Amino acid sequence: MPSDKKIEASVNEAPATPAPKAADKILDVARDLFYREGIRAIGVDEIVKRAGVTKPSLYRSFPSKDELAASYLRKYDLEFWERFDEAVDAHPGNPRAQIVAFLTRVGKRTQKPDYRGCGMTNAAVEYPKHGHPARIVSENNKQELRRRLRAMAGAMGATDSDTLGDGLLLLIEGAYISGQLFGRGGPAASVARNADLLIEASLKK
Amino acid sequence: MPSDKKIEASVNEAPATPAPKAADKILDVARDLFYREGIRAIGVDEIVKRAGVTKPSLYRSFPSKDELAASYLRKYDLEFWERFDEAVDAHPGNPRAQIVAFLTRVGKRTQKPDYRGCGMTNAAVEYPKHGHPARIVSENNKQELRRRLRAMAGAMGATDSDTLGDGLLLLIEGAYISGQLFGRGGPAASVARNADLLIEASLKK
DNA sequence: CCATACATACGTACCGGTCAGTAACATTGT
DNA sequence: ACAATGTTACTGACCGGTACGTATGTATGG
Repeated sequence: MPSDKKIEASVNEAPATPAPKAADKILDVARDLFYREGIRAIGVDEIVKRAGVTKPSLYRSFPSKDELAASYLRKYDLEFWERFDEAVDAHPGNPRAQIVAFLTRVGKRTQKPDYRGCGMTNAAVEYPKHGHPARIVSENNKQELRRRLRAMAGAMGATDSDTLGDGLLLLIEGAYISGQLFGRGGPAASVARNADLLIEASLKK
Repeated sequence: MPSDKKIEASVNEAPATPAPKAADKILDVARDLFYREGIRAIGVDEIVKRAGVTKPSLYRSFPSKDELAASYLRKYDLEFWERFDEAVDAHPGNPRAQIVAFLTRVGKRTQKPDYRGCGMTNAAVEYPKHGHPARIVSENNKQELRRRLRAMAGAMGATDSDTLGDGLLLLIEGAYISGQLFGRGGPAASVARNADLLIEASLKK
């Protein structure tokens, strides 16, 4: 039955789509370079060179560099929630332990020598204008994170769960940024401990 | 013998503006554009066009675009410490009130519609490589801020003053970033309250 | 009193390189 | 055959940066 519709070679959606090989290599290289150096700092020529492909191949799989950046962030988004849910699953029914576990890992990652912060956050800084494809992905990720943190703060029994959730978000974003600003020995190393203090101070007595 | 040639206000020993100096106009425009759009996003042509000067004028006053960016940040640095010291001077001998006052103002600023975060932080994100002129200014500013926050945490009588100082820094950086990510109604609005909670939880009992 | 000379400040026009993106065609594997 | 990829060459815009000529004020010397 030839009734199957022609599927656009879009890597952006539909995880079931059998993506061409070149597109994968491009996205892998883009992920690495965009994260380490920044999106604006990396040109498409650099990407295709390192991926061992050619420019037309890039533009067959991605409509533009901006969309490639958005695809990079969508991939980043998936991996982020994987890490987040790992911490959550490690402490079922204990949101406080979930948060502390997640932040302990974040704090450790920020101490690695080539730590470059959160790809989402960095992209939003690079593209301050609303509506940019990359920024949209970033904003959605952060809004979802805020939603979940507030919900977890509520589950902890905080006096003001929205304030605590937002406070945790501030600490997390601060850790991302401070991690890349100060490097080893920076303030980000204390994020889990500070979060625990803030939680303690926010619980109903 | 009246010369009909119009002579521009020959007396420029005026109290406020001594000269329509090209370098000043350039730095003013650069400051505005770099902060709002990002450094990498703005070309030197755009700067000189908006400043009403020409490119050679820029390069007579600044050796390179990177150095112009560094100059912008040095100016930013001065204004930052002005704001910081305003909060400090408003509450002599009371570091906790100083911090809360400063963060109250930061929280308010983050709610303004065109808020774009901290120019220092943004520049460090845009230039992750160590040694970049702009990044050096940014790193120095942040290290000094950390030093002062830790000192203030000590003056408050915190159990672990370094941890509290770093926690405050995390909240501040988180507010900068969240301010530009979420806009009005974002988590940054609660930075002062969260800082106060964290301080309360960190004091010797 | 005027002319020359110099320093300062600015503009015109241009450089080579890189940017994102594309057209037309050849090659490969199934 | 067909679809994915590679090859080559190109575009127009923009990038940071510069060589070089021009205006103007001032100080000096005749």
